Amino acid sequence: MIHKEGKAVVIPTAVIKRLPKYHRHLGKLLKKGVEKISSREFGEIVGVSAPQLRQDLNHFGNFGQQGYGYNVEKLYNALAKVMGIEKKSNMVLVGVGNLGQALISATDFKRRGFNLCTAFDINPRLVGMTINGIKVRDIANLEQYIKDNDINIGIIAVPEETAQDVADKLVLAGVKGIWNFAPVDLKVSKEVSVENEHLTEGLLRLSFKIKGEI
Amino acid sequence: MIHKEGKAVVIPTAVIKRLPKYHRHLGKLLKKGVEKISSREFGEIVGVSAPQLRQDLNHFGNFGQQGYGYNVEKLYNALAKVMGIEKKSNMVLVGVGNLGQALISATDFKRRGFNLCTAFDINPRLVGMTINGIKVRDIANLEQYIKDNDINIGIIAVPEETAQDVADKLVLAGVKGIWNFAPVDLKVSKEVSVENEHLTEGLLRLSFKIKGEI
DNA sequence: CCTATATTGTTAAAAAAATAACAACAGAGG
DNA sequence: CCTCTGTTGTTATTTTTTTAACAATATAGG
Ligand SMILES: NC(=O)c1ccc[n+]([C@@H]2O[C@H](COP(=O)([O-])OP(=O)(O)OC[C@H]3O[C@@H](n4cnc5c(N)ncnc54)[C@H](O)[C@@H]3O)[C@@H](O)[C@H]2O)c1
Ligand SMILES: NC(=O)c1ccc[n+]([C@@H]2O[C@H](COP(=O)([O-])OP(=O)(O)OC[C@H]3O[C@@H](n4cnc5c(N)ncnc54)[C@H](O)[C@@H]3O)[C@@H](O)[C@H]2O)c1
Repeated sequence: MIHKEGKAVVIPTAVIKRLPKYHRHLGKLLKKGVEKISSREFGEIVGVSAPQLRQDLNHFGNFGQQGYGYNVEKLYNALAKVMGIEKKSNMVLVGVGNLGQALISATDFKRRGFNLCTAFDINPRLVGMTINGIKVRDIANLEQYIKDNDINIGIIAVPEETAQDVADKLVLAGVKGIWNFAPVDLKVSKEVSVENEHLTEGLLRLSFKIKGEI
Repeated sequence: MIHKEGKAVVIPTAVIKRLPKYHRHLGKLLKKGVEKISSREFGEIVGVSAPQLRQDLNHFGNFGQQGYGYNVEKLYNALAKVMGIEKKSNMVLVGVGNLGQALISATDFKRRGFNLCTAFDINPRLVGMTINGIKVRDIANLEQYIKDNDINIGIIAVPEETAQDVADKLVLAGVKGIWNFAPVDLKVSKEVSVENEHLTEGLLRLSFKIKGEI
């Protein structure tokens, strides 16, 4: 729960969805050496109106200064803190198939404090391999590993048929969040957060925009 | 533009975002042999209230029947038509790296009428290879291929630095939609639709839900 | 054929989100 | 030190989205 001036406030989900985008663009500005930016300029960059941007940010604190704007570095760090990035996350991947191997090789996550510790699969031909420095272990060892290594995020990249089963195992072992790539709506206890990447849905939305009509 | 009773109506974006999920669950019900379903039951399955479900569907037509509910197969086909799935899409992939290769191997898309025709890369070691039946061509041939083969969707799976450049090429060649996996907000002419899969943003949202506070 | 039941399509109300307006204030320049 | 400019934080307004309510109607059972 988030608090502001002592009171608990609920952050609108619409706001939460935009934060990562703000953070990403601030990172790019920082790299370019931009020191300060106004809500109008920044809003234009991220594709959001200036008032909305200010309102969004003010849910978490007053990061700007009248007549000046926002200090890019300060805002970048503030948002990182808001999203909890400065507290490192330990992750495990389950399912080392086509997608799982791509995720193992992705560089973006590590830069932002997400640490992929190991991967699990059920296929004996994969178990024991090391891919891009990540060891593949037998799914049977999942629970013990999660408990021993302070893992709080599990990534699901298994076929849809086994996704719920894997999710159950992850929850039982004690992860706090699941990043799910299987085209399934997982049922988990409500203390665990799930973020779905239903890629095919994105493609269908694109199709609708291009060709949809009655 | 969508028309209903002769009048042009704008479909709320919130509705559009939910359609693919409805379609996916209808597919599963159909497979299970379920013949009819009420808005209450179906709403429970997809995680949406019954009135909202009815209102969503009624943007496109009256698919239900009082006292009976919705015929699953009929609704499934109607939604497919609404989203333009029955008109097949030809796609090309640009960027045959870790993620690109995973996408080539994905089976979900084909089943829904999305036909990946070929892939392009700039790396001469990849050009000429065939992966899962998909031939990898030189990026120099992109424009000609798209024009010759009635391609309407381009998938971008190249590094962020070259993504805008690839997008420009795709637009110039005449695609109608871009499915973008690079962590960049592409600038394209407004006749072209873009659907972003900014995976890292999903991970950050998960982090926020788990650890975010002030 | 008539009645009771189930469930829709549609209109109305409430809630959430986005946009607009503006007073407050920091900093620059005279 | 004062005034003008730029830009924030915040409150008010509008728009969009969600939820609720209910009349209309198809089906099933007697
Ligand atoms: N490949 C893509 O680009 C893509 C795109 C969209 C969605 N997806 C989804 O991602 C998931 C994975 O796709 P993929 O193409 O990598 O599939 P895949 O078949 O290549 O890989 C699945 C892996 O999961 C392992 N596995 C299966 N059951 C398991 C279990 N109970 N415990 C541990 N490991 C198990 C398999 O051994 C295999 O290595 C699927 O649900 C798919 O629908 C993939
Ligand atoms: N790997 C993942 O799981 C993952 C996750 C999230 C986001 N992404 C994003 O997806 C994109 C691709 O990631 P990846 O891991 O596959 O990278 P990668 O480096 O493995 O592959 C990129 C491919 O693009 C090709 N390429 C580069 N410039 C090109 C050009 N101008 N024209 C044609 N081809 C070109 C390269 O030769 C290479 O084969 C990146 O933008 C990355 O940020 C990847």
